[in-house]
Amino acid sequence: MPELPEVETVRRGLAPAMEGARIDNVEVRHRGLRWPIAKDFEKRLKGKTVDGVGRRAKYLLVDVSSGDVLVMHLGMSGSFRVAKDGEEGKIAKYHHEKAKSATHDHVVFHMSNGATVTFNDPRRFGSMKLVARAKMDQEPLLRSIGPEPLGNEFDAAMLAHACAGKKTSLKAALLDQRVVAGLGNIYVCETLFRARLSPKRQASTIADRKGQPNGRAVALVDAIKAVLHDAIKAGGSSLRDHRRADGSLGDFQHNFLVYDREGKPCPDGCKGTVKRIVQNGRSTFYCPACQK
DNA sequence: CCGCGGGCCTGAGAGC
DNA sequence: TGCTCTCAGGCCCGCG
Repeated sequence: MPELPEVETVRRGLAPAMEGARIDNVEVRHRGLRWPIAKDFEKRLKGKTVDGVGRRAKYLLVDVSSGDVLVMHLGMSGSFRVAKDGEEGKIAKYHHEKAKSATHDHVVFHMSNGATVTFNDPRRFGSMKLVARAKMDQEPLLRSIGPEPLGNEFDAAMLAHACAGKKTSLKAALLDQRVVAGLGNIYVCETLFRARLSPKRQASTIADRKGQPNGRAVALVDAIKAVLHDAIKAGGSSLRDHRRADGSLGDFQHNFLVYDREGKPCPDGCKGTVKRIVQNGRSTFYCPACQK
């Protein structure tokens, strides 16, 4: 489900409920996520204080006082829900309204400030893993991830360098977390439209023969930063599962220009029509008339 | 090393 | 109503 803007929205919702608070109890109701949750998971977290809630790419990183980092991924359908003291009933009611949703509440953190943080994930593609902070730089899940697109270091030169020599499509390259961190299917489609670049274009064509960025690389970087900023400001996109930690919906899905808009007129006004194609097994939405 | 396809899961929606 | 089929915001792994 979640791409960088949704994960960042979740991070901002978790931080006030967790930072500075102690984890009084952890309930693991279903260990079978993407990988089984380790047997010592609860023991290593119980009684520890949360020093901070961060994000790297689409991973949430919870620093705890023991020196561990709780590395969490939302997969396709993961979400978090925060309830303050005495709101359990409201959560139950919420889940009742959402039918069987509570059956997918796999992990619950009970915080010393009275907050309850619940991880829900119907498809169970999400994951949770404890990693010693000192070993984070060798963590396989994070080691080969590329630059954070909203960081100041991320620029056209960096993107061009990563794409230079790539025979694959621009769409596939931008989805590759080694090239740039945090983009997924929606925001890649939206980015390519904003930059007016075809998803089918060979990735290497944003760099010259020496790997230096051209105008296309500059346009792409501008589009990536803009679309992510806009989406974060809107609280992410809510298609099915994504919600802010307080339960409210994100709004960015109303601002999609091409994603899931097959057959609609091109928002550029170019008289073209948004088309859906399949690349590497995933839907791509774009305007063949103005994305070149 | 690179790129691709399979597989992991459940649920929603379309079509019959 | 209910069945079957397709598709879904991700990513690890094994293959060629």
